[in-house]
Amino acid sequence: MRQISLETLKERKTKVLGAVIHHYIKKGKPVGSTVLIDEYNVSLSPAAVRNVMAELEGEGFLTHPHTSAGRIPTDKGYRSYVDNLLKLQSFAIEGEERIRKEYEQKHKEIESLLSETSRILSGLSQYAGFVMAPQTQYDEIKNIELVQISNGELLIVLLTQSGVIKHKRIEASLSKGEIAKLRNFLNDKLRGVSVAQVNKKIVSEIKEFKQREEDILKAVEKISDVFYNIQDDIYIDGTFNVVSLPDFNDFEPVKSLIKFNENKNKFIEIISKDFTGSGINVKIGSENAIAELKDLSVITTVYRNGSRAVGVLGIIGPKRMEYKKMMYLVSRVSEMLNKFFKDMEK
Amino acid sequence: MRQISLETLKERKTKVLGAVIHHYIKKGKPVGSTVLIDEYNVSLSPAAVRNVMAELEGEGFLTHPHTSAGRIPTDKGYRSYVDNLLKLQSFAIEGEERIRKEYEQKHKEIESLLSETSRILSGLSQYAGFVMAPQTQYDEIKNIELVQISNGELLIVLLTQSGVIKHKRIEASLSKGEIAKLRNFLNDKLRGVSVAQVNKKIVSEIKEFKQREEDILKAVEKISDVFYNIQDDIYIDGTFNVVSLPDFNDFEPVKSLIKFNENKNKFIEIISKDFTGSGINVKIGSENAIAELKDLSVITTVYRNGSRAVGVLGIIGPKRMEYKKMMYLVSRVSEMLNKFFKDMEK
DNA sequence: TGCTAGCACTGTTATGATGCGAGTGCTAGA
DNA sequence: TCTAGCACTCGCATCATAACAGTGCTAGCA
Repeated sequence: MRQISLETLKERKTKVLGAVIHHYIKKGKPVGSTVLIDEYNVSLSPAAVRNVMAELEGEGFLTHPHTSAGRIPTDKGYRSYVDNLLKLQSFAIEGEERIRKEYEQKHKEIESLLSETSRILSGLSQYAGFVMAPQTQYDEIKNIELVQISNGELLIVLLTQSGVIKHKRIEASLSKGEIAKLRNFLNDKLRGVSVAQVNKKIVSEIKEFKQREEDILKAVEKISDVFYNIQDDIYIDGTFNVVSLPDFNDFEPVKSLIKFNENKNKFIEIISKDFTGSGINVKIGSENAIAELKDLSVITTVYRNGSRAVGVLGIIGPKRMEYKKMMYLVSRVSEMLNKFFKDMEK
Repeated sequence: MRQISLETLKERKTKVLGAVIHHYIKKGKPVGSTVLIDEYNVSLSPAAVRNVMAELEGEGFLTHPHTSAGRIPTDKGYRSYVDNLLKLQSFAIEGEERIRKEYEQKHKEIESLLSETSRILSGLSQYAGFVMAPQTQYDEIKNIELVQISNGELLIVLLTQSGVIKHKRIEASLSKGEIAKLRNFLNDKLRGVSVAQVNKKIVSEIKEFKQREEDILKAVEKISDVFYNIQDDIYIDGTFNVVSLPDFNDFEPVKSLIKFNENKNKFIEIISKDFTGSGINVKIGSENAIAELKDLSVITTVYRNGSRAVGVLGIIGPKRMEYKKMMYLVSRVSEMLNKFFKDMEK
């Protein structure tokens, strides 16, 4: 009587599920019962393994493409697999030293650094990597410059605390003196204020200008509008890697990626939803907010400027990816970026 | 004795070639001898048509995928077809009025206008559209602004005559007074000078600073470097259209397009080669400078700021495209952009 | 009761035979 | 010099077949 405790039964299930997923990630082909016995020292007969698999399928963790095929994980299966990766395991990252050096170069343009970061993410993962620029709305204003570019036009240049530079033209007919006055006003009142609060702040301070300085008031209003409508950038690299993955012979599943490269705003919208929470965020297939990503997995995490989370970065790849490794990688790269911002302070 | 003059023989050949290409462009399937008789009032027997086709094949204008298939054009065939489109035929452009209005909005940021132009090109052609920003190197400097963004850092903002704005940071420790002096110097000496000539111009004028103003001299040198290394932007839209064309079931042929979206510099390099010459430039398949574009055709033309050609725009699509229509479309859009620059002057 | 051995079953994949259709190339004749 | 006619070739779809992988089920064993 080989009575086996419930505990062991559950353990066995987990082991089989883990082995199936692990093997499927490696090989990309449905996993049969015998492989597990041969390669994952499951000490059971094929028939018994099949029973366990059938149970797991009943519970929604596995499925199989057709009767006589092995099992493949469902999104729920992957999810439980990922949830069981208790602690972040560390891996050797190829060229880590070289990469770290990239981040240690002082006075690098933030834009090129972020774009390079997306390239690093893509290069290390061999999937697509992306970085959202520090959210301008919650960034603090460091400097505002006004440049007259023609009689009726003014160029506004905004520098934020995170180092992002944005510029935009507005129509405004102001004299040199008025421009200087406006520049002083803006820098005085807005330095250290977050972009999102510009309007509020301006309204409360605007009484400084008299009624007859109508032109300046108009310009202030336009500038306030500009600040309200600033678009953040996003850097994506390596979509090509994903598109040419053998997993996707038809490219319906990766359509979304090609589109993101053309319509980054949509991508920003989606990724912004992962802005909450700390730690590594994993969205598997249908867990993603939009249906177009249902055949892909997205791993994100935030990066910080000091204590404040300012942006999101991550990778996009097939559901069949080495989650452990990829999660570590995303976390590692975000740390490097955090350190960059910390060093920038000095 | 139905003697036919050589002239007529040649005419017939041209007619057959034209009909084959026209039909292939429409249907995308190899063209057989009878279709031409039925649909292109070629008054010959199938056998005679076949003879002509065989000759055309011998001369390299046509080919056929296998013995029992109809003919398809070679690149040389397309080329001769395009060369015979003597004059630009005009077509109705959907929504032309609405598009024209886009260009008439004054004070639009040049960046967004160019990006919109690439979208227009792609929308009208249903292929990929692109626009190279006005070449900064040959653009004239209109304004240079210097903004101190921290103790050791200076932001340089460049506005060119075409309306392009570029900014870049450099390291420089200068006092307020020195910055003002430098700003005046740069604007005085460089206004109206092309970016490419900045270095030369600066060298000849730099004696204005004395030896002890070493910091300024250093900054000038760095600024000169910056100007030398400015990267132009390129706007691409609609790669997705081309990728999902039924012509390409395997996406080897369109790999390059996906890559261009990630590595725009390479694209700029290629397109810049079409900068010469006026008129509409058509590169068919292997005529393209790089092998990756061998299954695509590229139609480009320059656009002008006043009398000076400043940039290139165009479309990329399959070799099997309606060249007449596409050429007209590219030419039309470039004209609108020309007009935009003309209006900007006022 | 839980596991195992054995076996029938099912769906996939590769292969080859077959026939049809499209369109050619060639030849004889007007 | 053109045309009618015909044999020929190739591609493609359909079908049957067989090999194969891996399952689900059942009977029997500890």
